[in-house]
Amino acid sequence: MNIKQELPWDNPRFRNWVAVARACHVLERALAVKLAPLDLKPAQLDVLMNLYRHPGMSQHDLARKLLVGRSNITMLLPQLEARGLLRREGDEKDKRVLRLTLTEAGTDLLMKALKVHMALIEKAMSQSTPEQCDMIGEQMRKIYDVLKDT
Amino acid sequence: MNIKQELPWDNPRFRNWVAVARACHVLERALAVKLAPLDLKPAQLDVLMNLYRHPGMSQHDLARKLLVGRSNITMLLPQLEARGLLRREGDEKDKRVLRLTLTEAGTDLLMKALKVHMALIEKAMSQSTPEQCDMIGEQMRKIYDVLKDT
DNA sequence: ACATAATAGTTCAAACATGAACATTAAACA
DNA sequence: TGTTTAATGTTCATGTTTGAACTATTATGT
Repeated sequence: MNIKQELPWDNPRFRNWVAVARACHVLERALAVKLAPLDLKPAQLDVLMNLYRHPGMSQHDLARKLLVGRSNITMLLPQLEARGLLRREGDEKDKRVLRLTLTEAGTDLLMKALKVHMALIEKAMSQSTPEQCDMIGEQMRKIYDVLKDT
Repeated sequence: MNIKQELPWDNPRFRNWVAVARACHVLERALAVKLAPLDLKPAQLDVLMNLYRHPGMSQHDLARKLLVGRSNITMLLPQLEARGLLRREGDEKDKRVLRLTLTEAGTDLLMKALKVHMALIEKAMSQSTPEQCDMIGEQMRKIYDVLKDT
């Protein structure tokens, strides 16, 4: 019996997932390089994007959205707040939570960063047909749902 | 004119790529948890996997495969070497390079870790048909090729 | 041969992420 | 009400990642 027949690399699901992970990794690296002129890291862009879409969200909610720990957010925000990109204001009703909102400067920077991000994604995804692209997104959302509570 | 019409979130390519990134992130996190009992980090598993497939590769080649800096490899290997999982031997012809090979213990641990990794990937990818799965892999390899030199 | 370039790996300091322990506040419930 | 439990955010110690400067070795060009 040939042990190699049972190796993951012979399994299409494994090989194809490795390709997904590598594509993600390489796009993330490219994004970091392209964002450098804006003095912004990918993780910081994620923060700005989420605050734009969900103004007034708490740090706890932001941490869950970004799939990171709360302490990570605590370490991340002061830099952005000091640059005047966002505000942290105590909630009136619940004095534990801090409500987060983008400033105008934060929104402006986000728009510039999104142009960069969008250009990269276009470069990556424009090789697929719209149908392929949608199918990929659909499958990936399924994967997220299945694994999110793991 | 409505500025919102030009926002990335209205662009299918953007939304679908975000789904890819989130799926990657959540699987990576789940993998870290599942590998903990083996006292192995995802980055370390990547090392073992590459050495298994490319015995005798140099640290430089390994760094390029993993998309990380050379210094990262320098920091990563001593722990694994101390655990007896791999060997580093100087090349005869080129005294600058160190050739890396898995030990038997390293191969054994890799096989255990691959079971864990494979189970996660099965859980994720078994929701797609084989055709969808292959198409995803194909598109992702295209993305890697387009972005790898960015 | 000799000087210059490039390459492999290391070192080090700084940036970053992580999780446990903690303070403060709110909710549950007796 | 008063006590206990849970939630939010911070702090801190630990481990990881990164890039620049460095050493040693090989390649290139004159």
